[in-house]
Formats: sequence, structure tokens, C-alpha cells
Amino acid sequence: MRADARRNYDKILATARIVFTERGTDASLDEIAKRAGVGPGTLYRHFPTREALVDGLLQDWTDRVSADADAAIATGLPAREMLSDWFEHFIEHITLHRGAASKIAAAMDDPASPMYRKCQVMADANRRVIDHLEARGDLRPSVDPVNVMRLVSGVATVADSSCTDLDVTPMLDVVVDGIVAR
Amino acid sequence: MRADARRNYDKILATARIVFTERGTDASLDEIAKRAGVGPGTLYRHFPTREALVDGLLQDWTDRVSADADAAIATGLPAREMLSDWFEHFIEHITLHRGAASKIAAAMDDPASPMYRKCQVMADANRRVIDHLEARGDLRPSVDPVNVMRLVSGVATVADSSCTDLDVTPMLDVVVDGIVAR
DNA sequence: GCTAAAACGGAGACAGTCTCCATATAGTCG
DNA sequence: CGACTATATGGAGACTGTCTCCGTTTTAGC
Repeated sequence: MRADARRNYDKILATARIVFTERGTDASLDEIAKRAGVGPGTLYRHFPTREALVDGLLQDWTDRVSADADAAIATGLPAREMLSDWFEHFIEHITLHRGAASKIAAAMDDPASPMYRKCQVMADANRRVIDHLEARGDLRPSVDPVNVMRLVSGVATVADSSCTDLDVTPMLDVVVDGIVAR
Repeated sequence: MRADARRNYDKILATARIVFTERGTDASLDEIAKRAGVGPGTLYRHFPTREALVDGLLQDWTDRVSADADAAIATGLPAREMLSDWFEHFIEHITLHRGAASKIAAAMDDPASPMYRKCQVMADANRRVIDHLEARGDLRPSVDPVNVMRLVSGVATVADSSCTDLDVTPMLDVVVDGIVAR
């Protein structure tokens, strides 16, 4: 990639991070381009779709999610606490920008999405936590990590789209109760 | 309401039902107006926002949801089965049109939404089921019906926004396991 | 029929998406 | 260094959808 291209790419990403935080992931792309000091054409060449741009912002995101999963495992806490811990961190990450949660939830089952790969990493992180607890015999038989992931994403989506500042803990408690061994 | 107004109102609603089914709740409102044979002004006078239009379509929806809740209670089935039954019917209703589930989930906590009232009816129906089971001693202590509603809406939203035809049963099983007495 | 009030509809202002291509720039090679 | 080529730029503008305003038409009551 040419030096000027790289410069613009980074500039767009930095601006998008600001604008998405201010206005959510539905903000105008032309506005992002304008504020980044580039033409709309440049933005669309680097990021053909809004999804690609959101995906670009999540570059280091997967690393953090992965790290959080491993950190949760490392605590060695009882199943209930470990899961709550992990789920809350996870939700914190996927609701970074308003509207992001639903996009991530949708990408999880869509191999055509530019975010699909990152969702895989995220799903892997979750699977590590679930497998760890499973090996400890702390879970009900046949808990499917992928479904857990979907469920928690659903919680995140609801919390994110609600205009009130919803507390996710009670919902997560139900999920946790639904998967730990009785 | 004047006769011609009533006529147009009904025409718009009927057309919206078709178009939303074809294209989801994000379909162009001007297209609905055109296909209904009215001007955009007429559509917007009757339904100032997209939400109001979706809401108009759900006129008899609340009755059906209520009836389903009472039917589920009347079966007298064990808690697990009754809940699965009710949840599945509920999801079937709120995913009537693609995109509807997330709008309903968002309206649930937004008193300013035109759908808010209908969400209350829906929440009441759910509360009846939960209260019934609670009275039978079939649930864990302190299950909050509102949170259950949010959780199930989350499942519906995920299923609806997924491009694959997702089976909601495994997710609902987790929720059910999370609320029935151990 | 006549009239006032109610409703209509479509032109058009506005905002966002996305493309095309004439112009500008970076990097390379003699 | 200067010339050349591939690469990248940016902004005009086509297109689509939202929503309003207001001159015209329709309805309902007298």
C-alpha cells in the first residue's frame, strides 16, 4: 500500500472511531469522510461498505476479547462467577458503539460478512471458557457454546437498542442459571 | 374520520402488510404510498413515522399474543413445556415481518414509542404465564417477568437478523432452564 | 345544490449512499 | 534528478429515500 493511501486509511479509521462514538454506527459515511479530510470516493475505496468500516475499527478488538476470556478462566472462580465475569466483559466489548452489537450478532452466522472471521475468534474465546467449565463438570450436559454466544449477543442487542440504560445482569443471571449444572 | 380518509387508511395498511412481508420493515414508505395509490403526504398524515405504521399493522396482534398466553396456561402442561410453548408462539408473532422483532424489543422500554402500549399488553400476557407457574411453585424465586420478556425478545432479534434460518429452540431451552425451579 | 371543513397528492427540499473519472501523487528506474 | 507509470485522490453528481407544504379536490351537513 502506498504511503498516502496508508495515511488516509488510518485517518478515516480514527475519524470513524470518533464519529461512531458520537452518533452510533448509523452515522453518515460522507460526514466521516469530510471530517477525515478526504473525499467520499476515498472512503468507499478503502471501505466498500459500512460493515467493512466497522470491521476495520475492530482490529484489536478480537485480541482484547480473547484476552478477557483467558483472564476469566485464569481466575479459577466458581462457574457462576466466571461466566458472569466473562459475559459482562464480552457485552462491554460488543456494545462499544451503539448499533455494533446487532451488527456483530448478525455477522456471527453470515460467512459473507467481513466481520465473520472476527466473530470466529470471539466464538473461539467463548468456547474456551465453556469447555474449561465443562471439563470441570460445572455445566449441564450438552451446552452448545455457539448458542450461548448467540444468546448473550441477543442480550447485548436488547440492551444496546433500548433507549434506557438497561442493566444486563438480571438477564445474564438467567442465562448463567440455564447452563450451569444444577 | 371521513369516508375517504378511512378508505386510504385501510388501503395503506393493507399495502404495507404486503410490502413489509416482501421487503422487511425497512422498505421504502414512498413505495408503499405509490403502490397503495396515494400520495406520500397522505401516508405521512396517517402514519407520521415508520413505527406508527408498523404499529398500525399490529392492531390485532396483541389480541393473538394474549390469547396464546392464556392458551398456554390452559394446557396445564409442566412448566418446561408450557414455557417453551408460550415462548415459541411469542417469537412467531414478533418476527412476523423481518426487522419487527428489534423494533418491538426497543419499544418495550420506550414509553415514547407508539408501540409502547401494545408492548404492555404483551408484557402482561407474559406476566400471566410467569405468575401462573410461580403460583404453582414451578419457578426459581424472584423471576422477573419483564426481564424474561427482554431475554426472549433478544432471542427473537438474533433469529430475525440472522441470514440463516436459525432454530431458536436450543436458546429457549437455556432460558427455560434458567427460570424453572431446579 | 352550496359551503366549510377535511383530506388529498405530488412537486420538491433535503440528506445519505455510492460511482466515475479528470487530476494529482508516490515510487522507480535510467 | 527528471521522467514515467501505477496508484490513489476527491468532488461533482446520479440516485434513492424521507418528509413537508400548499393549491386542489372531496366529503358531509345544511
